[in-house]
Amino acid sequence: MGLSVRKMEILQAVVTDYVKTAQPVGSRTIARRYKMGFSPATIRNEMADLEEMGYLLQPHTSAGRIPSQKGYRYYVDELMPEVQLDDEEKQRICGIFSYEKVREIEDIIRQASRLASSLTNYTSLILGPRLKKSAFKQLQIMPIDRQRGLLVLVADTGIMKNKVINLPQALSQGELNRIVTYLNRRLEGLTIDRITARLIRELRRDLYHHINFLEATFTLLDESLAEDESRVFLGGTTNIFNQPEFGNIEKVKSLLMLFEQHSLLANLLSRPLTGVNGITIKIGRENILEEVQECSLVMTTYCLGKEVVGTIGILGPTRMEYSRVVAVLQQVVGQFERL
Amino acid sequence: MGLSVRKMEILQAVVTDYVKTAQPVGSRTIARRYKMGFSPATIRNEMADLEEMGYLLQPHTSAGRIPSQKGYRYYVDELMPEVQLDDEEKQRICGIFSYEKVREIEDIIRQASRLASSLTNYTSLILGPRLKKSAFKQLQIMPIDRQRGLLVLVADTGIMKNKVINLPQALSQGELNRIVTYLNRRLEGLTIDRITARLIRELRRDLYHHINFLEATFTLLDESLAEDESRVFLGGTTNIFNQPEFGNIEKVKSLLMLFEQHSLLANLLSRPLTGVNGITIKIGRENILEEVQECSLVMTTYCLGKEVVGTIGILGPTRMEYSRVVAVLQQVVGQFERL
DNA sequence: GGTTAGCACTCTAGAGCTTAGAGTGCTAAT
DNA sequence: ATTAGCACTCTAAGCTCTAGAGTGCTAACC
Repeated sequence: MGLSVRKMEILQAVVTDYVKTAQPVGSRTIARRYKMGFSPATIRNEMADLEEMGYLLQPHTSAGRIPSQKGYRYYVDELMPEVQLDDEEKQRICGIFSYEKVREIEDIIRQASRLASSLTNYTSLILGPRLKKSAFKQLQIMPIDRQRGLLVLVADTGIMKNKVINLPQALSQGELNRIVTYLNRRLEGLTIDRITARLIRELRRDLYHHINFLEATFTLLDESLAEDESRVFLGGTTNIFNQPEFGNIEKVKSLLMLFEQHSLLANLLSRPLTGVNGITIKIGRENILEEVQECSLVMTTYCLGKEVVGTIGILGPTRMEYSRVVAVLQQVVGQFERL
Repeated sequence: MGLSVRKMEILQAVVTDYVKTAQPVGSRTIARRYKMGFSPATIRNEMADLEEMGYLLQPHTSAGRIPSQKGYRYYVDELMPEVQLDDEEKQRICGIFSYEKVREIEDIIRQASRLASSLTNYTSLILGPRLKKSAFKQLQIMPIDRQRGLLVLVADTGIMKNKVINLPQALSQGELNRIVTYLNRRLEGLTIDRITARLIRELRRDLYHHINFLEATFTLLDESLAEDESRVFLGGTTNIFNQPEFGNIEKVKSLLMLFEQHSLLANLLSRPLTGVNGITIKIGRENILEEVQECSLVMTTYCLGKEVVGTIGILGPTRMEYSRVVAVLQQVVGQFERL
């Protein structure tokens, strides 16, 4: 399985060049552009080997080579250089996080998403932040008018949800306050995704007068949380379509339709992750969804407090600037988590 | 300027057929398919006249005719039949509004947008609801933790905004309550877009202790309102790309990029509207934005209470099923306003 | 042995040509 | 005023041809 040093150099050259030019790479190009000290003929032999081993592909007999999925995988695992962002880029990333302004997490995420896509020229996908994993901190109900109230839920990670709910007519302000106080005491510190099941069971006794109201409220919360699970922020959706591999309208359309189906995207991003540096790379058909089987997804999780609450990913063509994307992701997540 | 009845019939036939087939319409087709009782030759003569008058275009000498922008305009103003939606479609529209469930207006709008696009197979754009035109009803500040509070603003139209704000350390709960009570009394009934300017002036005296807090808060609200102005909900963005006029990738891209620029879209939708039945139709180059000059936009305003607070529009190719789109819009807005 | 020059071979993209088909405009007949 | 007939025009699609890029193989070279 080990490749000779020379084969590795050639594979690396092919990936580098193909990523840059989007054209199949010929032996002459490599000899000239990457001055390996061998003639094209030698390189041709090596390339023929690499093709046989499955690392390279030939679109047709008289074209140069392009990396296969296996080739990219090897590149990503073994050859990919570490890239440093330049100072200006680092500045831009720090910039959006350093504002001394109170903002909701969602806003920050939206901005991060936009930035990540503009720095890479690919499309960014951010999943979360998911409330489920956080611990309950505080709940309040604020009456809006006769029938409605605003329920606000705050988690220890700083995530905040609010939702309009129906207030039963019969409920007096005093009663409402008592319920809220009771709930706050009762729920403090619990993990959110445990609350509903447990609560409805236990609270049925204690608050049986208001059980209808409670059940309705928690059903609502539950729905809201479920929806929350598949909350995906997209940035730079058009970027990826500038890549030459999207010259075909059908591909554009199928990807666009995917972008509208957040639950599928969420699924794509919520696969268990275990990679070097916390970065996971899914290349081409390693992705489950058909629509992105000619794309690669570079992703990493992010934490708020100590809990992993979401994923941030960059989607580009398989012919992607992997090393740069990894650098951007690491920087963005690094800064984000310092909040 | 008056067209003979026969010319009108022919123009109508051309539009109808072209809308359906997306192919230039020939004289034979019209004679056969719309049995006008004249031979193709006669129709050819009339079509030549219509072309000279500017209602029709010929892509090239030996093709049939297609309607010009002027042709569509005449069709829309004079010839377009009134279309009834079938019962199932009406049901679908009523359906999303009739749920007896407390929902925020935004949710309803999101749904309406999705529905309108799926019923027409074009893209729907909804602007608003804009808070500005509504009257102030109630304001509350709910403390979240030491430094932050959630400011909730409710308008008489039922629109609700909330935003996290910084609370000054020095402010006690009691003081906060007093401020809120005072503000509520002071602002009741005022139109939202008048509040900020007036307030900061007048309140400076009354609440000079907390002026910093107030100014910060209102600046925030102001920003939030400005952002609100260009709040656009898109539905079925991919639909329009199924139209054959988007066979060209460049067009797809430029429209996609436009879809990401909500402020431009808001501008497109916020043109003053005065049309029959409240419906305004912008055809092709009648739209200001270059990106949609091969599209048509059918739109109408909607009210909450008595105030116009937003616009709903359907964007399709100029070759659009105008009459059907008008019917859908009327039905959707009609049902929406019954809330 | 590994490396390289040389050369015949293969394949694609693009240009140029050809043709069937659709539709026209005009003329002359009705 | 209407229509049949016909020559004419234009496009889209299929074909052929060619230049150019790149290969694989063989034989020579170090």
